[in-house]
Amino acid sequence: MSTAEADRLAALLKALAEPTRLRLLSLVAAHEGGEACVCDLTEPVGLSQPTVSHHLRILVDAGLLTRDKRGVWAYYRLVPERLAHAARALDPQRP
Amino acid sequence: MSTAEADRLAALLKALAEPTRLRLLSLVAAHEGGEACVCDLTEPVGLSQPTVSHHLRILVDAGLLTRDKRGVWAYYRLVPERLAHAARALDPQRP
DNA sequence: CGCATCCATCGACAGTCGTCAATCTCCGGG
DNA sequence: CCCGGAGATTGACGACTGTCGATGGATGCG
Repeated sequence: MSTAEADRLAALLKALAEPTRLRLLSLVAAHEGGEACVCDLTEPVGLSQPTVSHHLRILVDAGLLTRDKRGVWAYYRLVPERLAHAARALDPQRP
Repeated sequence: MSTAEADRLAALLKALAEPTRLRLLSLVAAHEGGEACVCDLTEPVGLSQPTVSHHLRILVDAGLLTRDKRGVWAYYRLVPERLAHAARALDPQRP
């Protein structure tokens, strides 16, 4: 594996290597309609709104979530292909 | 996903979310006989011996490498099932 | 036994990260 | 047009992390 490959994969995994962010991904995916806004997420994870926004931003920047602002609310949605990409990068044996 | 699950998976991913450690895993796996000692790894990654030992320890603690001390040398070997486990945890859809 | 070699550990230091309170921005309703 | 609420941004602070030089064990060789 080249250093460039390692850098890119590590950046993606770093976004995933945090318990709160894993829970946020799980919560968004499980939420009604497959999307959730910040106000749906602060209470389940038990953290302040700025902290949740911070984690969501990191997940969006990593391509793991999309952000769709409709009116006052921002709806987040999972990008399953991005997760599958990370999984394949870790274990290329599996199709 | 429960907080306990998130904690455990995050701990595993944290060991993987570092470019040097990804390269070390790749180097060990690609090395002759599927195993490598520290002196085989310091030069390719361009870091000091203590730093390489530090990263290897983290990978062993995460269950991604095994350490086998034979005489003066310590031989490290990949644990493919552990990588596969991480990949499946990220994308449970795959078999 | 004495010494060189391989590796782990320690101490220190700079940089990054997770968190919160405070503030700012933007939108919809009266 | 103003106000209230959703969410993003900022600043600050403690905790953790990657790195190195120096040191400490253990093992094999002469």
